[in-house]
Amino acid sequence: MKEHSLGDRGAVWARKVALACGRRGLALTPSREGVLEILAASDVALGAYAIIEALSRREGRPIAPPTVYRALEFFRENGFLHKIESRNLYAPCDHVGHAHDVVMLLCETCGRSEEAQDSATDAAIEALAARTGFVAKRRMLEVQGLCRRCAKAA
Amino acid sequence: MKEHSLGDRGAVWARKVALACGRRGLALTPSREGVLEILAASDVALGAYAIIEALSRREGRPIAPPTVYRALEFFRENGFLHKIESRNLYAPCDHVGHAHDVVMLLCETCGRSEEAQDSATDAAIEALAARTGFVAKRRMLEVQGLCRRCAKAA
DNA sequence: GGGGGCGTTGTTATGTTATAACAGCGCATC
DNA sequence: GATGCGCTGTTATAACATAACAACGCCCCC
Repeated sequence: MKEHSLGDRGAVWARKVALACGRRGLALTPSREGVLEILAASDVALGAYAIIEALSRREGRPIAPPTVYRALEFFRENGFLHKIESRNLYAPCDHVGHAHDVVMLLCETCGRSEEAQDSATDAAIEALAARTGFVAKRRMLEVQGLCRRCAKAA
Repeated sequence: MKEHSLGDRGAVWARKVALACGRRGLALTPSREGVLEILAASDVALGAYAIIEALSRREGRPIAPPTVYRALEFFRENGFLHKIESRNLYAPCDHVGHAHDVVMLLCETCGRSEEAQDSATDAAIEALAARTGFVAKRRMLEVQGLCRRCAKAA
């Protein structure tokens, strides 16, 4: 069995994003790339200001918030990045370019987030909305608990 | 058919909360009651600073943020209030005292929020978590879209 | 009645997250 | 060579939330 280091996941993501940008004619500019690589290098979701600090170190000069927020907005708009609303953190989207809603599983012990998709959940929410006459457009579903590994350890 | 004004819902909520506090021996102090009534009087979810301003007007003196945040925390701890994480707003909990997780339906046109409970959704999320070995504790599910009324109007 | 603990409040200050507004640049196009 | 467009830089500020500490009232118990 090949072992994947934690870093791999991020590196794979960064490559996918770069490819998707190329394919779609989106400008992966230097500031955007900086943010991309910082996110890719982290094994946990990051706050905007953590990214700002990391980018400032990387560039050797202070980077102002709007620069990073713009990059984050760009990635989110294009389906490359999730915002974890309940914690104000930003996490790579594992399913780059598929814009559908996901389930974020947040481990309260190790701080890692996992992304899942589940048609049964989608269907249940859809049905609920339909039943009440609500027209659902987007949704945020974040589950807090213990990831498999931390649950075992406890 | 009796017509319920929008205000009724809030008034009912406030009464339920007061009763529940009585039953459980929780102190519904003046600052808490102030926050309660401000929330009850609004037909949309409010931000913390909107509440701070309203309370300051009501009291005729400036109220500092911690006062209001403490009251909000108190209501949330006891299952009386929801925080809408994706918008930083606070909304009365329609099912006072039942601590279970709900679905928040957020209308992007009129700004109103509705609360729903759905065992099928609960089950789907539970099943998903179980399948991935994740131990779910709490969850946040917010759906953005159009409420029945605004959907009709559009 | 004195003393201690507890929950609540007031106050000051600060931390954290996010955006508005405007100027300028590079590049493509006409 | 003007115009438009997307991106960046910069300054300032808005919006959201908490830390830390002092003081008060209350209950309980000795």
